[in-house]
Amino acid sequence: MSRVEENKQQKQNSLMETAFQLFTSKGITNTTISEIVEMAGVAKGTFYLYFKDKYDLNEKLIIHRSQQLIRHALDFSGYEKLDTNTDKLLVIVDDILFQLKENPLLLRFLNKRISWEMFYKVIEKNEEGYAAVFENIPGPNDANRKNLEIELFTIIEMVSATSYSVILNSDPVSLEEYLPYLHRCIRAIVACFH
Amino acid sequence: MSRVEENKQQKQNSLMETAFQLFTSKGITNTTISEIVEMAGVAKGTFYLYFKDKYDLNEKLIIHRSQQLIRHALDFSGYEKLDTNTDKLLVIVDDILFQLKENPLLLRFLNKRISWEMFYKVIEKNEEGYAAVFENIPGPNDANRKNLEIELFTIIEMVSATSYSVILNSDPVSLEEYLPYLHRCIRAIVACFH
Amino acid sequence: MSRVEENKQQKQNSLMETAFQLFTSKGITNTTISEIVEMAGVAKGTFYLYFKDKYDLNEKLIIHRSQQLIRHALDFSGYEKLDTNTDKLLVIVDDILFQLKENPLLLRFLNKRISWEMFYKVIEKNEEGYAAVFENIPGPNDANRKNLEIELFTIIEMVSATSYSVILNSDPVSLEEYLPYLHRCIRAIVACFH
Amino acid sequence: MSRVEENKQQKQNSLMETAFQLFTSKGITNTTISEIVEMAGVAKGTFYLYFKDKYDLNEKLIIHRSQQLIRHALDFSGYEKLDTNTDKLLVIVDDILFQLKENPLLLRFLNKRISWEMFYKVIEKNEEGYAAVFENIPGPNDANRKNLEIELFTIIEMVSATSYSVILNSDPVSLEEYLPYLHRCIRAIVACFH
DNA sequence: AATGAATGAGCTTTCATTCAT
DNA sequence: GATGAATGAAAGCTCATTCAT
Repeated sequence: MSRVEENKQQKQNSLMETAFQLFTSKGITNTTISEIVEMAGVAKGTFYLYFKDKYDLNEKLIIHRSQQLIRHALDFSGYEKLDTNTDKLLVIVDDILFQLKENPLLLRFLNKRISWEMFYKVIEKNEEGYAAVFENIPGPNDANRKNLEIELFTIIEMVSATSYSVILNSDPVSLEEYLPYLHRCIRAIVACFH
Repeated sequence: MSRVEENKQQKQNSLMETAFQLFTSKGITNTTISEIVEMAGVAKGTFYLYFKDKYDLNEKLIIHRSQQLIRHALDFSGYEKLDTNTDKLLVIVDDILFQLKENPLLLRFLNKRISWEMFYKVIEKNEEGYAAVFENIPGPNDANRKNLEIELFTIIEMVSATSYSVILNSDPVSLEEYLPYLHRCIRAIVACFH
Repeated sequence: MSRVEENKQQKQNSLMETAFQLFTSKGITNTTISEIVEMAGVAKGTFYLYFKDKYDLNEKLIIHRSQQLIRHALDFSGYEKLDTNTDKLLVIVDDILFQLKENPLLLRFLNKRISWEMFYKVIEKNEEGYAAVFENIPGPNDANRKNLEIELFTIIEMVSATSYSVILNSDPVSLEEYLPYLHRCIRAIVACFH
Repeated sequence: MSRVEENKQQKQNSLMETAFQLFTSKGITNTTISEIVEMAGVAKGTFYLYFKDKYDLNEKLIIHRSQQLIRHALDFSGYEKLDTNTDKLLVIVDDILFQLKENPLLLRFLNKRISWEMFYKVIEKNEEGYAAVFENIPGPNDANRKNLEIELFTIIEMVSATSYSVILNSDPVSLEEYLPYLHRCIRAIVACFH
C-alpha cells in the first residue's frame, strides 16, 4: 500500500472510529457531521470523499463491527475441538457474550441488529472456511434445512435480546448468574427441534 | 367533563394519533412537528401546550400503546378459564401476537420496548386485579421469586425478538408456521425452570 | 371605593409589582407577559384589561416610581428648615441617593431616566406646594431662568450618572466615600453659575 | 492577507456595519438577524460563523466604535501642544463631543456606555503611547491616584450624561450654548480636587 | 486529495394577542 | 370583568452539502 493509500485509509479509519464513539455516546441523531470531522481532525469536505452521509457511515460501521465480532468468535472460541453441534454453538455464543461484556458500547451499538439474518450472512458471505465447521448440516434444499433455520433463529434472537438487558443493566441478574440458565434454555430449545 | 375539557382531550388525542401514524411510517427522526400539527389540524403552538417536544410525545405514546396492548390481552385472552400457569401464559402471548399481527405498525413502533420490565410494570402498577391471576406466585422475598423472574424474562425477550422478524418479514417463516415451534420452545423453557 | 373597584386596583397593583421585579431582575426584553400574569396570579387576558402591552406597563411603572422617589425626598428631607437654596438642594439629593442605596433594583430600573426633565416635570405637574419651596426662583420669562435651568440640569445629570456606578458597583469608590466629593462638586458648580 | 481572508473580513465588516445602522435606527430588540443578513447580503448561516447572537455582535460593535472614537480624539485633538493637564482634557472632551455631534446615531448607540472605566481601559490596553501624555500622573499605588480617579470619573460621567441630552435634543440648550458652561464646570471640578 | 467558508432550506420554539366561555 | 386554550406569525438557530481554492 502506498503512502497515499495509507493516508487515505487512516483518514477513513479515524472518521469511523470517531463516529462510533459519538454514535454510541450521544446517538446518531444527535451527532453531527461537524462534530465527527472536528474530533477526527479532518476537514468537512473530506467526509464526503468517503461517505455519502452519516447513515452510510453508520451502515459500514455495523457491518464492520459485526464481522469483527463474529470472526473473533469463530477464530478464538475453540469450537472445532468439541464434538456436538450444540456444544460448538454454546462456546461460540459464550465468546460473543464475553466480547460484548468487555465492550458494552459495542453491545449498545449493535443491539437489535445481531439477528439470525446478519449472523448467517456474515458467515456465508465472507468466511468460506466456517460453513463447513458444523457437521451434518442439511443442504439448502433439504427438507430439514428449514427446521434448522428456525432453531438457530430462535436461539440467536433469544440470546441477542436477553444479553442486552443482562449485560448492560444486570437486569434481572448479572451475566455470570444468567449464563447457566441461558445454557439450559439453549439446550432445551435444541432438544425441541430433534 | 366540560365542553372545554373535552375539546382539550380531543386535541391531544388527535396529536398523538397523528404522530403515531407519522412515526411508524417515516420514523421519528424524519417526522417534523410541523407535519404533525398540520395533519392533526391544530396550530403549531398548540403542540407545545401538551408536549415538550416530539420525544416527549413519543414516550407518552409508548406507554399508552403498551398499556392498551397488555390490558387487551388480560381482558380478552380468556386465560382465567385455563388451569396451569403455562397454559395461561401461552394464551396471553398468543393474544398479544395476534394483536401485533393485525397491527404491524404497532409492532414496529413498540419493537425493542416490549420488555419483561415494561410488562411487569404495567401489570403491577395499573391493574390491581391481574396480579392475582397467576396462582402460586412466590412473594417478592421468596427464594423462588428470582427464579420465576428469570424464567419470564427469558420467555418474554424471546417472544418479543422473534415475533418482530416473523410477523413483519415472515422470516424465516410466517407467524402461523412459527407458532407451534414457539409454543414448544416456551414449554421447554418453562420445564427448564422446574 | 367599592369592593369591585378595590379588586381592580389590587389586580393592577399586583401586575405592576410583579412586572417591576421581573423587569429589574431579567430585563424587560426577557420578561414575557405570561410570566408576569403567572407570578401575579391573574389570567392572561386580564393583563390586557389594564395595559396595552408590556411597554405600556413599563412607562406607567417609571412614572409611578419616579414620583414616589421625588415626593419622598420633598416630604422627608427636611429641606424647608435650611436657609440657602444650595443647602436645600444638597439634602434633597442626599435623600434620593439614600433611597436608591436602599433599593438598588429601583436604581437600576430608573437609571438613565432620572433626568432634569423628569425631575422638573414631576415637581411642576403634580406637586403644587413644592414649586414655592425654593426662594427667589426667577419666573419662566426672566433672563436668569435659563441660567438656573442649565445649572440644575448639569447637577442632576452628574448626580444621576455617578450614583449609578457608585451605588451599584462601588466604582471607583463607595457611596459613603464619594458623598463628600459629590457635595464639593455640586457647590463648585453652583458657584460657577453665580 | 489572502483572498479568502479578505473576503471573510469583508463579510464580517458588512454585518457589523449593517447591524449598526439597524440597531441605531430601530433598536436592537426590534432588529432581527434575518434583517441584518438580508441587508448585508449574506446568508443566514454566515452570521453564526462570526457571532453567537445579535447581543454578541452588539458588544463587539460597542468596543469597536468606542475605540475609534477615543483613538480619534487622542490622535487629532492636538492635546500634546497644550501645557496643563486640564487644558489637554478639555480639548480631548471637545473633540469627542464634536465627533458625537457629527454622528448622533453613534451617540445614541454608545449612550450610557462611555464610562470612566471604558475610557480608561481603551487608553491603557491598546495605546501604549497615550499613557504618557498626561504629565505627573501618580502611579497606581500612589496615595493621590485614587483622588485622580474620582476626579476623572466625575467629569466623564457628567460630560457623558449632559452631552446626550444637549446634542440629541438641544435640551436645555444647544451644544454650542452649553460648551462654555461645561468648560467652566469641568474647571471648577478640577479645582475641587486640588 | 483535501480544505473550510459559505450557503439557505427548513427546523424548533416562542409569545403577544384573541375570543368563546 | 375574568378566564386561559388556541392561535400562527415570526423569531432564532442548525447543519448537511457544495465548491472555489
